[in-house]
Amino acid sequence: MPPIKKKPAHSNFFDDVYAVVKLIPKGRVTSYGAIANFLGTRSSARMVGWAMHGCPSGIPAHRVVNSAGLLTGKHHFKTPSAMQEALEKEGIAIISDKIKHFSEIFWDPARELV
DNA sequence: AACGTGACACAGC
DNA sequence: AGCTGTGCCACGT
Repeated sequence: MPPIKKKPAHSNFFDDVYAVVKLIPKGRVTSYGAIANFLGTRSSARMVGWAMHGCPSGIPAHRVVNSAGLLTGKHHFKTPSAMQEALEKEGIAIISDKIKHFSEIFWDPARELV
């Protein structure tokens, strides 16, 4: 059998993060804190960002921004502009790395995903 | 084994 | 109304 990469139990947290991010509807965005809150680790919003650090393919990490709607993680993409480009492609307006109408397109997993 | 770092968030000034 | 400081948890060196 193929070498299954063993993941420590606490890595389950990362997996949950990826699952939630994958569930983000197109044209919507969420914040690290919202995901952390949904997972019950509101205090560990940083961990969410760390989880995205190893974001596997298929994870729309560009839909995840900080609570201010700022594209803080754009520097971690292939190109600094990749994040903004992807968001604009989904119909999200961005000005100065900041999402416009953030509160309107904000997608809270704890509220809408139930 | 310990210290420093990091894609955040909130309270205080 | 914007900036600074602190808390938080996991990972790398």
